[in-house]
Amino acid sequence: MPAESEPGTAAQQDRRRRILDATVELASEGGFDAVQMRAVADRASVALGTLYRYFPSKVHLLVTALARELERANDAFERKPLAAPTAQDRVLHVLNRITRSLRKEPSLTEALTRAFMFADASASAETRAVVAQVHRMLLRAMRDPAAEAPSEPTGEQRAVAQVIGDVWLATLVQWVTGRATAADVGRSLEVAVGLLLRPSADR
Amino acid sequence: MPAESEPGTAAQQDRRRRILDATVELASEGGFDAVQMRAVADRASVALGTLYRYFPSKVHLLVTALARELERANDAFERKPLAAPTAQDRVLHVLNRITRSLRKEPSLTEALTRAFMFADASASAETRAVVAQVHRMLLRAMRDPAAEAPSEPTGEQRAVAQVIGDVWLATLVQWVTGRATAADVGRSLEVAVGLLLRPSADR
DNA sequence: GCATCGACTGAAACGTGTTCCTATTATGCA
DNA sequence: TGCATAATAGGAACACGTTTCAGTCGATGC
Repeated sequence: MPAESEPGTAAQQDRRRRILDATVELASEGGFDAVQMRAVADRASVALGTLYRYFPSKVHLLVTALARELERANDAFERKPLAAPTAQDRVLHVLNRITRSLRKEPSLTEALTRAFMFADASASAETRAVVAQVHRMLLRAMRDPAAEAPSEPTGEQRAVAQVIGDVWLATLVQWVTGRATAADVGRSLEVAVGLLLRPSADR
Repeated sequence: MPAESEPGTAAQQDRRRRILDATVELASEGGFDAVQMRAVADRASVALGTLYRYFPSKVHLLVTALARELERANDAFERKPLAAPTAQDRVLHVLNRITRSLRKEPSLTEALTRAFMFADASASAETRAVVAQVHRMLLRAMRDPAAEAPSEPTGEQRAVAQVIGDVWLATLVQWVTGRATAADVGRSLEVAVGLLLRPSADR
């Protein structure tokens, strides 16, 4: 019995993958404005109506693509151990890695970030998936990798992860909107992490 | 000699005010989607082309309206002293007041917040004005009102104000997008302020 | 008073997100 | 295999943000 969680036939899964791939390609090339629904449909070899059957709006489409990208990044992260001794160092390491890859793809970052920020309540399922991936990433970095059993995060850890995630998104918006440079993003995150994760207690 | 900083003739200033008033009215009634450029022009008794002469896009228009609302709120705040003994209490007091008024106008909040978050680099002057108002509000609350000379904020104070502002915007987005309730917004802010402004030192 | 110049009006037109409709194709079932 | 149903293709149509333009109005200088 196949334990696949993916719904639909193989052809449908392939259409969905093609659509998301086309979305990321167009976003990488020209940012939010270049992700035009007709262009996505064309590049994915799918009719416009079919695109709307799979994703009910441009925002749903882009936020879903963001969730998929974060999921991939998380899976890649989890294959490597985090060696740094303190939670602060580990969190900063992870954040710096992500920031570096965002800097390499500014148009893609702009497209995905603006879609996430513009999403309304109808896309809350998709935005929640994105937030869940961010928390997964941060909580893993905060957890002590030396501990044997991966314990449940404490309430304070969750709160700190939430705040760091908020700061991350806010600074990302500042970068995308031209109010801060990529270097500023890194600095802001370091400041926030420094304020929130004092190295004294490895909380 | 008039030291007016407002540019343009009286008629132009009046048109500009009518446009922003119409924007806030429509936003209060139906949120972001109800702020349609033709509707704004009609209600402000102005031609569509004139509206675009004053504000080059819907986002510019809404973010400018947000800056004006925040400016008004700040002016009102500054007429009352902040009596609470600690910076933490004063900041939470101010944030709670704002949150309460946002809760009373959910459609307006949705419209202004989404516009701010969706703004691209071409509106960075307008978004910067909004950020400046938020920082002004937070730094005033963090400052010790008992001190005689209103001293310049320290670097750490600025950093903390920045982080709190980031968290505020991020939680606002969560509320607007239906991922959190208004009560959650208050709680998140309390947690963040608690983490960032320990009552021990009145920093 | 009159000419000039910039701002405003009213309306048409365009681009892109979104919806809708019909013909065609794929899929599962008797 | 043949049929019923759903999914897809192709494309027209609509809504709203945005642009453009010809004509009108009002202030300013002569």
